[in-house]
Amino acid sequence: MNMTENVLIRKLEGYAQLSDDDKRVIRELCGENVGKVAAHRDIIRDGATPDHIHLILEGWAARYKLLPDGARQITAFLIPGDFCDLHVTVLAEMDHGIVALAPCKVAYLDAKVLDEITSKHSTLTKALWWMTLVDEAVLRQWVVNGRRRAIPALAHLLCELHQRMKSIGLVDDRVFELPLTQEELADATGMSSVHMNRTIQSLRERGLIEFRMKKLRIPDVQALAKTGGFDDSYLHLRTTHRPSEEQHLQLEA
Amino acid sequence: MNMTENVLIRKLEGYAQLSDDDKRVIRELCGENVGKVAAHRDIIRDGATPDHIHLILEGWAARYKLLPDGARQITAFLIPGDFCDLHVTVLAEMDHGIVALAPCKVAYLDAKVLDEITSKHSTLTKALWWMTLVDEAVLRQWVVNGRRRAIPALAHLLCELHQRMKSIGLVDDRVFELPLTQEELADATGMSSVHMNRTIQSLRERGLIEFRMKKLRIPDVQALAKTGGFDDSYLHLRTTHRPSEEQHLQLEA
DNA sequence: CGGTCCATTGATCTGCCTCAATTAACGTGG
DNA sequence: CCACGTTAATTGAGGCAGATCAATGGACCG
Repeated sequence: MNMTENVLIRKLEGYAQLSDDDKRVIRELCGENVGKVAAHRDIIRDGATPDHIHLILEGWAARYKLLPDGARQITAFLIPGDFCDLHVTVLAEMDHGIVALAPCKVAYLDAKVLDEITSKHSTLTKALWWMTLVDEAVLRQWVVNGRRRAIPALAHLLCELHQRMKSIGLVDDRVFELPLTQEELADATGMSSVHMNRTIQSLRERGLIEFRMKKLRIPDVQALAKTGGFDDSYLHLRTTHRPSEEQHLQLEA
Repeated sequence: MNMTENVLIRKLEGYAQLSDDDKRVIRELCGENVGKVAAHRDIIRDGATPDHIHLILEGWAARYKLLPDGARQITAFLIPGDFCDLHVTVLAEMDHGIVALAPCKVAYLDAKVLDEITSKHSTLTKALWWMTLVDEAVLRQWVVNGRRRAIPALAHLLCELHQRMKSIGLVDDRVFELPLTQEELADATGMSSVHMNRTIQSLRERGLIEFRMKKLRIPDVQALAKTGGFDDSYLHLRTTHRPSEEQHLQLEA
């Protein structure tokens, strides 16, 4: 995988074969207006009506909702290549907030350009739709995951993050950046930070993960997947269903 | 609300102002190929690659996933006007199953027609996208709901179903058909059927719901919403943000 | 060197699960 | 119209995963 290439292109190529023209459109789009957001700052507030589309280029962010009692539920982790609000032209208000968990580089895209894409670039349009549908599939999996016991639930979440980071080329020899606190992981899985701590320790003791210095190492992905009952088919990656092509891509990388 | 009108049109009008041409397209689409599915039968199996799009015209269905231990997690309830698999042209395989919970009338739509719509009917395209995004917003809310205590979680779910049924004109004087067993409600909220029973009883005793003969009556919607911490803005209905228009629609009904 | 954030550990408490019956509702055939 | 089988609703009792409360230890930092 060409790591100097735009991360959104890397991501979309996990699904579609993009033409040079498609790639050019994306590169232009992402380069125009880029900003930085510090960790723990809101990228978009709940109830806001953003006037442009936010795309994460670097860093980690999270969708979240606040419960009446003040607790925070994270409903998605956003990594490079993920859109915050692809839907601005359709839905008026944000029904949740988005916060940077680590320092983020964010591209601000003109919403009008989206209309142009959907009318002129059918492959790209389909690829964007694919992203939305995968986000939905991930969410469905999170609903399921919320009902599992702490250990398989965490194992599953980490497998998902590993696979998604891998699909954009950010996993190096089973290690990837995971700049999340245990409390943030707890807010995502719906458990207390105390129990998240004990759950992490449990996975550590079993030799399934190594997690320190904001880096996660998964010595045996298969083993962790088994513990979490993880099957990546819901992520609908090309590589999921075409092992031969996956090897091909790995040779290129 | 014109109750003889196609249910999908009724639903989409909760979001967009459809032209007569838009409506004609939908009516033609829904009338061509219609079938029936008995309760407890799969409409689409997990892993299937449906060759046409399924639209619920009547009845109740559910998206579900099976956990490794055999438990069933319902991730969405489908009511008339809901699509089962609008995404067939983008995602190859179903990553979950869809089962009829009550006898269903289902329209089978030609997937090719969708491409035609997206290229020729921009309002309709946007409306379909809106549906997808609302489905996603509902899913996000389910993730949140999964972390709440049983009573507010159930109250919230019932408020959601009430609002969605109302938006397609299927609520009559605070009563609507809810042909679900307590076990099915339990599979949706992730609790045991035993505890679902006790939770229902609790809401009954508080006078918040009346539930028998497959009909649910909510004497005081506000009160139930308060118990569930329910705010319908995540459903992104036109009426949510335009109370004056809502009155207008009610007068028409 | 004190302050802040995060990870860790211990002890207690509880909402919900599980197991186990019983009762009610419903459909079906005799 | 009733006997019976099946499915759904209800009730009771006991157990546990994970919440909550409360501290301590460690890392980083101005």
